[in-house]
Amino acid sequence: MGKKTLPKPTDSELEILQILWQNGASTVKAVNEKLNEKKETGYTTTLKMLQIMYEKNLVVRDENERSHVYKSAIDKNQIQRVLLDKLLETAFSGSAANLVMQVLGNSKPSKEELKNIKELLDKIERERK
Amino acid sequence: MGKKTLPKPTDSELEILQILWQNGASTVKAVNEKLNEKKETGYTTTLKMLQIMYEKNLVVRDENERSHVYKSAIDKNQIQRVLLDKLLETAFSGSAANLVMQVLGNSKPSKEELKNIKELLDKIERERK
DNA sequence: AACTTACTACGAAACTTTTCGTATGTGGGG
DNA sequence: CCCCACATACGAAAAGTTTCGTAGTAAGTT
Repeated sequence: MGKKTLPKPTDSELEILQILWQNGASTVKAVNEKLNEKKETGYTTTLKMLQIMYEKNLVVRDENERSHVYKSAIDKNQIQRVLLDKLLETAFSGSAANLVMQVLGNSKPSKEELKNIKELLDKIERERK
Repeated sequence: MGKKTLPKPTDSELEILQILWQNGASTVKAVNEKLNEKKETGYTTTLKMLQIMYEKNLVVRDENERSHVYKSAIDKNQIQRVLLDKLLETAFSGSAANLVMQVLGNSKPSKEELKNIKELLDKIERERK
């Protein structure tokens, strides 16, 4: 209650959130540099994106220094969940099992990862009873 | 070769593809009605979407009857894969295991589904050797 | 103090996606 | 034959997203 539903971030926003999650609080400059490792992006473009995200409360910022420092305002897991639920709904008709099988089929999970997944499955089964 | 990379469908397009996958070939009217079960949508809006999708080769249509009949031109699995890969990349830093665990954690897979997933895991392990 | 550099803020252009009004065509039923 | 119900086509408005030019401001440098 009173909890605002978090908006699905756009693709660009997500790229930036990704950087913030990975690198922690960052200046515009730092974000822009990271962004440029993947694709050329003007400095003011990055700045603008961060400002927009700030207005949407996707990020918070510290204005104490001359160069503002931004960091993600939302949990990586929360967003993952929002996006995953949406994909599940829109592309998999809600069937989590289908989705899981597609991922496992396409990707090459490591031995370690397989083990973790199995453990989780066991845990779910145990809790089910 | 000569194979066009499939474009990522937009959200609206995906909603419509969903309907076509579920119901098979459909008239605009039928699609529109389904769409309206979820959210109010004008008839011409749906028509336009289908026309756009037709131009993008996301759907094919049979014009023999007065009411054209549309059906998806692409495989559900293909699209699922495109979207999943993208999500994996943009929101999960490529970690399939993380993604899987999120899904399994959030959703309530049935006993049957769990079994299927386990079998798939076993199969992957066996093939790994 | 004037000059340079490194920022932020703002606004608008360029694109993309979504929605819908209007025009137009066609095949019966009266 | 004429109208009406029901389609499609088209174009453009509306809404959302992304990019960037320009202006302004504050902090050091000479």
